[in-house]
Amino acid sequence: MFRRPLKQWMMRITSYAERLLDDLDLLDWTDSIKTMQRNWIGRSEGAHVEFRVPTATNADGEVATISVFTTRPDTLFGATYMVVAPEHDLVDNLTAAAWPEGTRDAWTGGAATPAEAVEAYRRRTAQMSDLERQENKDKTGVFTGSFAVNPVNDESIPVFIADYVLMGYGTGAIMAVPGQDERDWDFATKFDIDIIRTVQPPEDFDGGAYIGAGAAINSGFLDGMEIDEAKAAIIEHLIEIGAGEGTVTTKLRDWLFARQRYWGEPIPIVFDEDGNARSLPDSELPVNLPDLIDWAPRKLDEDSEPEPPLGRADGWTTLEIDLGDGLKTYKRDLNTMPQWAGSCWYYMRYIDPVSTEAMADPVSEKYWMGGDDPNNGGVDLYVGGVEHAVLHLLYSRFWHKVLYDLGHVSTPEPFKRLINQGYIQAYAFVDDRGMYVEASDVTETDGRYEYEGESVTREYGKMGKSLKNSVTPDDMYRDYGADTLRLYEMFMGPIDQDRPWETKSVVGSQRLLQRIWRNLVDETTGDLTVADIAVPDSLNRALHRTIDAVRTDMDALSFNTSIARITELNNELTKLEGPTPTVVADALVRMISPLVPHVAEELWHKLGNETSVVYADFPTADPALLVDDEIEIPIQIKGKLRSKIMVPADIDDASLEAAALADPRIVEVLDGAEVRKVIVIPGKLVNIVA
RNA sequence: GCCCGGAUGGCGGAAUUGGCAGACGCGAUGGAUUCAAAAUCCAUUGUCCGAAAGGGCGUGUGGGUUCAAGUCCCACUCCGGGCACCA
Repeated sequence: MFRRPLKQWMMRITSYAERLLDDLDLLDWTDSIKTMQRNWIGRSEGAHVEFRVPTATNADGEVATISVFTTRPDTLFGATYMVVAPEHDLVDNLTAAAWPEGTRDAWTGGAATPAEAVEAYRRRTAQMSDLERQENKDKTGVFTGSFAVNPVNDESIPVFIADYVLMGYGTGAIMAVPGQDERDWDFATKFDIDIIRTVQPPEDFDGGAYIGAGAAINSGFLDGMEIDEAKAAIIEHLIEIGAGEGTVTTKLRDWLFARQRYWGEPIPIVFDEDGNARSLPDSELPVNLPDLIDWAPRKLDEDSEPEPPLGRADGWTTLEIDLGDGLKTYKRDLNTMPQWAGSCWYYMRYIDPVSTEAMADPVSEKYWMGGDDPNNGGVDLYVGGVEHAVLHLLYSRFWHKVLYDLGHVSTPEPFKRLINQGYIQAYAFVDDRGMYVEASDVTETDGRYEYEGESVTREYGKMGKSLKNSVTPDDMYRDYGADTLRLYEMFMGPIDQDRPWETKSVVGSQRLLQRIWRNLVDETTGDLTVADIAVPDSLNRALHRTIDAVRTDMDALSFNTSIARITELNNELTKLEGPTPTVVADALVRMISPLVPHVAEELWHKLGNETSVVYADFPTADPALLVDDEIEIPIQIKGKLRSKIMVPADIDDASLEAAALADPRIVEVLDGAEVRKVIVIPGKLVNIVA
C-alpha cells in the first residue's frame, strides 16, 4: 500500500459557505441539525498576518512571506515561533542550508542539516494515515533553520514544520502563541521555546495556556484592552503597515467530486493531446458507463501512473469528435462521480419524471416547490435520518443553490421542513474482556444476562455490526402483519426520538386493530355491525373531539398521541350497547387509514364504498361539538389540589371565585383561615392563597 | 475536549403559552365467561400511612424564581448522538 496524490475534480462548495450558513434561517429544521451544519461549515472570523522571512525567497525570487490565519490577532505580540504544515509549498524555500548558530538539539530531529531533518520528517508524515496523525496528539516537528520577522515588534522567531498544523485549514501555516493556545503551549514546552503571555489571566489561574477573557499585557499599544477591542485595533494596525487584514475562514473544504470506481456517472470531460480538459456537447450526453466484465483496477507498482477501472474499457477510453476545431481524438476522463451526484437532486425528478427536455418542467417545478414565495419554498416535508445532517443535506443544498443561480429552480433551498426520525436502538452486550457479543444469543434470567454461559453486561446504542445488536422487523411482520408493525412503530413514541426496539408490547397494537374490527364487524358471520342510527350526544362529542385532536396531532407528526386518541374513541364504541352508528364507523375508518392502510381499506369496502379510502377526505370536526356547557374546574389551596367543581362554561371570574369559596370541601379545608388572595384562571383553575 | 439531544410509575410513553403529573398502551392483580384453558369483557394499579374518608411524598441531583414548576433560571450527575490538533 502506498499513498499517491491525484489530480481530481473538485466542486467549489466553499464559495457558497456564507449562503449555506445564512439561508439556514429560511428553514424549518431542528436547531440541532442547523447547529451541526454550522459547525461543519465552521465559519471563524480572524485575520491574515504576513510574516517575512528575510533569508528565504519565494517561487518568484522575492523575499518569502508566510501568510497565517489566526482568530486571535490580538495575541500577535506573544507569537514566539511559527509552524507550517509539512506539505506546505514554501517548505523547501524555508529550509536553510545549515543549522544557525545556537540551534537547540531538540529542534534538529538529530539530523546534520535542516534539509535532512525536513526530508525525514516529511517522509514520516507521509507514511502516516490521517487517522494515525489524528490519534497521536504528542507534538512532533523540526526546525527549518529559518527565522521569520514578527511584523509588530520585529522579533525574529523560528519557523518549524509540524504535523499538528493541517494543510487543509486556513493557510496551512500558523503563528504560534503558546501563552494563549494549548497546542502551542504543548509544543513550546516540549521544544523549549519562549512563552509570553499577552492576556492577563485571573490571579488564581495556575494552568498553562490561558484562553479566557482578560486585558492585554506585554503587547505594546494594545496593553489594557479587552480581547475584542484589541483585535479591532491590531487589525487596523496590520492594514496600516501592510502586514495583514481581517478575514473569514471556514472549516468546510472544497468537495472532492471524483471517484476511482466503476459504479458511478462518468464525468463528461475529455482531454486533448496537450492534456487540456474539454467538455462534451449536449449531443454526447449522458455519457453512459461502458460494459465492463472485470472492473478490478490493474495491478500497479509505485512508479506507474494510477488508473481507475474505466481504463480497462478498451474502445471507450478514447473518442473521435469535432469540438469546433475539426475531428480529433480525445481521451475520456476515467473517473466517475460519487453517489452524491444523484442524491443531491433526485427529488426534482419526482416533480416531472417524464420530461425529456428538462430536469423538470418549469411550471411544475414552480408549482410543487412553492416558487411563488421563493424564500419559503422547497420540498414540504423531508423525513430522513440524522446521519445525513452534514453530508447529503449540505451537498444537496449546495447543488440546489447552483441550480437556483443558473435559473433552473425557483427556490434557493431544496427542503423547507426536515424531520429526523429517531434511531431504533437496541441493547448490546459486552463480555468481561470488553468485547461485544451477539445480542440475539444473549439470554436473560432475573435481570442478569448470559452469553454462552458467561455473564455479560448490558449496554445500549445504535443498531449495527459494531455493537452486534441488529434486529430486523421481519419476525414482527410475519407474526403480526404489516399494519400492526406500522401501528406499533408509530405508537412507540415521538417520531424524532431514539428508542429501543422492544417488542413485548406489540400485542397492544394488534389488540387495537382487532377491537376496531370487532366494533364494526361480527367476527363469526363477517357481517357489518354498523347501523344508520342516531349518534348519542356524548359519543358524538367524543367523536368530534377525537377528530379535532387527531387532525392536530397528525399535522404535528405526533402519531403516538393520534393513536391514543383513536384508542379512546374505540374504547367508547366497545362500551356502547348495540350497533355502531354509521357516521362514527365512517369517520373512524378514515382516521385510521393513514396508519393502517390495509385494514382500513378492507373496512372501507365492507362499509359499502366502491373507491379506495385513499381518495376519501379526512373527517372534519364540528366546532360546536367541541365546547361543553359545563366544565370541571379544579380548586387549589396554595397550589395543592383540594376540590373540583362543575360550573357553566361561560362563567365569569367573580362568579367562579365565589363558587370556589362556597364549595363545602373548600370551606372545610380552609377552616375559617383568612383568604389573602384568589387567583382565577378562566376555564382552567382557581388557586386560593390562605 | 467541544457541540447537540435526553432523563417522568415495574416498562414504552402523555402533559399548547408555567395552571388537575402519569393520557394511551404493555405488564401485574382481582372478577365475569369456560368442564378447563386461550381469547374476550369488566374493575384496580405512582408510592407511603389509613378499614374508609382523607392525607404525606413524588417528574435524574442540589439550589432558586412564582399564588402555582416536568415546564423558567443557576450549578451538577448520568445516558445517547455528532465533531475533534480547525489555529
